[in-house]
Amino acid sequence: MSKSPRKPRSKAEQRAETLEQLLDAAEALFSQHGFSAVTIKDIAEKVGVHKSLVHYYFTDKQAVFDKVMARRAPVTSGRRMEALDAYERAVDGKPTVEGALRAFLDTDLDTYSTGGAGWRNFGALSAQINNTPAWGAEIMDRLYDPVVLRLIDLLKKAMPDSAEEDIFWGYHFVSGALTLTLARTGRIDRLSDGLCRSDDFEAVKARMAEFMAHGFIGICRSRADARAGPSHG
Amino acid sequence: MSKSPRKPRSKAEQRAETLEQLLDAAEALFSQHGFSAVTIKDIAEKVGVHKSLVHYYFTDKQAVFDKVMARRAPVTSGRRMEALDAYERAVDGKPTVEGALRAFLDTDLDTYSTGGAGWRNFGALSAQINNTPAWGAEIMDRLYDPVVLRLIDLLKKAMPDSAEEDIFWGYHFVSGALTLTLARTGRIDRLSDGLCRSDDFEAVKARMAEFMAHGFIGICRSRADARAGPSHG
DNA sequence: ATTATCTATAGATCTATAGATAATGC
DNA sequence: ATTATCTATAGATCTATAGATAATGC
Repeated sequence: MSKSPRKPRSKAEQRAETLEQLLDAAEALFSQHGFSAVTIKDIAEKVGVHKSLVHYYFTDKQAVFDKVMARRAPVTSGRRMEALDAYERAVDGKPTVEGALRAFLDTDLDTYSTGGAGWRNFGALSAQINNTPAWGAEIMDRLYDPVVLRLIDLLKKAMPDSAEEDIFWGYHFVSGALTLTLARTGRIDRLSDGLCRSDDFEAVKARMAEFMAHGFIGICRSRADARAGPSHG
Repeated sequence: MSKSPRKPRSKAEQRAETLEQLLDAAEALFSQHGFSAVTIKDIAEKVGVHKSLVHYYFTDKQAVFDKVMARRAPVTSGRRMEALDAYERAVDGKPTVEGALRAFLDTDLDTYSTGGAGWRNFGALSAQINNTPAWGAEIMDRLYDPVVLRLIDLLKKAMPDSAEEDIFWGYHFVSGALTLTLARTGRIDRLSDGLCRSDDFEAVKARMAEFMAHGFIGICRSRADARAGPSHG
């Protein structure tokens, strides 16, 4: 008699379930094809409801997109913020570059690695947004500025002699590398003939913070030397 | 009497000029809004011709996109390939990590830095493509595999003791950082409160190859040590 | 009695094509 | 005589809304 395995009992439950299914579907479709390529009909059909139901829950497609972002961004931001706070307490206010990067990067890679398909889709979507000049940067600003500035604060403490620009540019490199990781395009798989897999977040975690820490320390030292004059080399 | 400053004389010239204007317009629009958000009408109107003229020169929107990519990708690929070849000859087959990265990265940053608006738009478009799982990676494979594998070949020569996976993952980080640079989103500008500007390719050039070289050498050494056994540390 | 979902449809937009007009080419 | 450009339009698709139906809530 009951078609679905378990019919939601209360209306509140039904509402919440449909909303989440619509957001999951939108997240998956946006992450694969980009915002503009996805229609409201696509989203509704993926869930198996009529397209007008999307308009019942959301005013328009932009509102769906905003909710998709608002659902997970605070979670990853919050976790990283906590990890950075905990790290600074643990080292008694004396962070290292690699330690700060680990708190920031490894925490995030864990979230995306163990969070299931929804988180992986959200990661791929974030990668596209972060590389879209028209509106991407503003969204990233709004969602992630506090946690990024918190990381940069720790990096400054770890490298007190370095120039601020060098730290910001180093973060820019870190951000780009993390972004491409979250995109999981499969390119590294084919380039390396299967040796590396772009969905292997553990492999990235095993290398990224250390790689970037060497980069930060390398350029900050060499550029500090350059500022001090070549005779000191 | 003559509305336009200079009417193209021959039909061949007229054809070439309109084609290039359409590709320029498409490149700019795609780079700002993404493939799907741009209509054929948008492209035509930006040039000031009727939308059906786009169908006269191209079969469909996909064909316009393919031509946009085909116009510049071989140029950057070729320049970098030549730079890598010249570098290897200059160092007599004994490359350094930073040297190889400079030939690859600095050559490319020069292209985008001095190439004008068209190249900058193409760079921003490439950034979006490289972060689009659905179809981005295949395009990058087709357009850039040879030059990337050439770089990786030099990196292997520069770090003969390192594991292949470490080099591929290192390249993945480099690629992500370069990609976000080409996107020119303005995010680093706001994060750093104007200290850095995301369109300052010279600032990136001054730091990137060195930063990444330290990263490569750092992880390849520490991971080689780990493979040799902790007692050798 | 309220809320979730669907039906029907208007209006806008987009792609693509057929055919007309205006320009260059011999 | 050929090629570049425009006009007109068919057909598809997409968003958004009004109103009907079916389910839960007291």
